[in-house]
Amino acid sequence: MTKKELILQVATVFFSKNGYFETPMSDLSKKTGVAESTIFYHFKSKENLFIAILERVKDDIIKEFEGYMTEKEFDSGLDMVEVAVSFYLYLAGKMENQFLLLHRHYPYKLAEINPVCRAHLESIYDCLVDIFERGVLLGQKDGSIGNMPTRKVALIIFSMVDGISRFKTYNLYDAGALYNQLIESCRRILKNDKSE
Amino acid sequence: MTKKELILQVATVFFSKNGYFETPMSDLSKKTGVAESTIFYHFKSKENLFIAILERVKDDIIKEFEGYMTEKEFDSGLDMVEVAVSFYLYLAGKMENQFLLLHRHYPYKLAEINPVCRAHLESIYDCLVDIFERGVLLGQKDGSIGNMPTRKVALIIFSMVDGISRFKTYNLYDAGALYNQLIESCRRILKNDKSE
DNA sequence: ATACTGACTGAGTGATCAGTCAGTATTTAA
DNA sequence: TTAAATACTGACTGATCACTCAGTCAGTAT
Repeated sequence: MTKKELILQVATVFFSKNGYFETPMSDLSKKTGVAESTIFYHFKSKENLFIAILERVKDDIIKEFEGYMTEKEFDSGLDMVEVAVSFYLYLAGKMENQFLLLHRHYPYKLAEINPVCRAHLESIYDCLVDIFERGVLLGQKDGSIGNMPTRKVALIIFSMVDGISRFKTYNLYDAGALYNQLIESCRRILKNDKSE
Repeated sequence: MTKKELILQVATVFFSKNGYFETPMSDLSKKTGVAESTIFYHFKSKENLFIAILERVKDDIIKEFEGYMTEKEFDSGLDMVEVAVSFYLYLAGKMENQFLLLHRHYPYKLAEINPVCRAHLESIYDCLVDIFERGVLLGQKDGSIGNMPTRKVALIIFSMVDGISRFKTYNLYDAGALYNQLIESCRRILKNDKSE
């Protein structure tokens, strides 16, 4: 592994676990065994290092999600939404550090002054909400989901799932124990009353 | 207003708007017009100042919520949950800074090593989720809400509402535009299918 | 052999940080 | 009036921060 790659990986863990301002460059230097000045050689500044990490987080999450959802086949639109919800929770566990980074406040603060950061964040959220929305649209066509504003209901499903995954991040409640109830709640929100 | 009170109010805004590590004590000194050492005289340390702020946030939120919910009368348990959801969104707007503070990562990080901090956070979340749960329980008695695990469904409603209010915090989406769909989603989640 | 390049480093630097402290003002109480 | 307690402050400190820079070194093209 190149030193640049090593720095990226170690910094991802530190920035997510401890936070951006709480991790001095000296910590990254110590943990990687790379000189502090080498980090600046590769990334120019601390903020730039963060952007590089965020870009990789974006690429990884989108690749994982799009990859899984496109190769899978679904019984119905409702099924697709349920699969997306499950996969979101699975991914939040598998890519714990990357999701933790997105659950912190710093990226959104930086996004206010750094357009590249803002673009990365928007890409991630657009990708995720789009997948839920595509499921809703499909479900409305095949009759498994009722007639309701697609984007709005996709956002609500997303905020519900993300909120549950946040419980785990913050050590507040056990997200796994809520899984069945979460899926049941999605079904109830999306159910098509008019058919049958 | 006493200087101690002034420090508390200014620090609340700075810690929520800019973050804990991003606000040096010198900024608080400048904004309040109080000497930096005076802040340490009253609060001993920066961390202690934060705890004092969090305690006030806890008291304010619980007072507002319990006060509003106990004096109000409800048509049904379902109505009570809907009122709680609406009031939560209203309060997140009215007490923007206090809620923003709770949407940051620092309190939860501090809670891992500071038991007083952890206790305050737990008080806040217990109070909020309890109110939703009381509504669900009431609804299950009066038949307006179906038979489902009360605590779990209360947590799901809470995570959904909190997620929506977070959209506003992060400038991602317009929370107000989702209000109607949110209430509708709550009704669908809680609906009693078996009656009538 | 020479010239050049990119990767890398140790030794700094000025700025900024939270916190201290000796001393001064103000209030309170006897 | 005075003594004690409380409120407050400016000047300081040592630690830590992100970042710089002159220079080393291995590889590579000419």
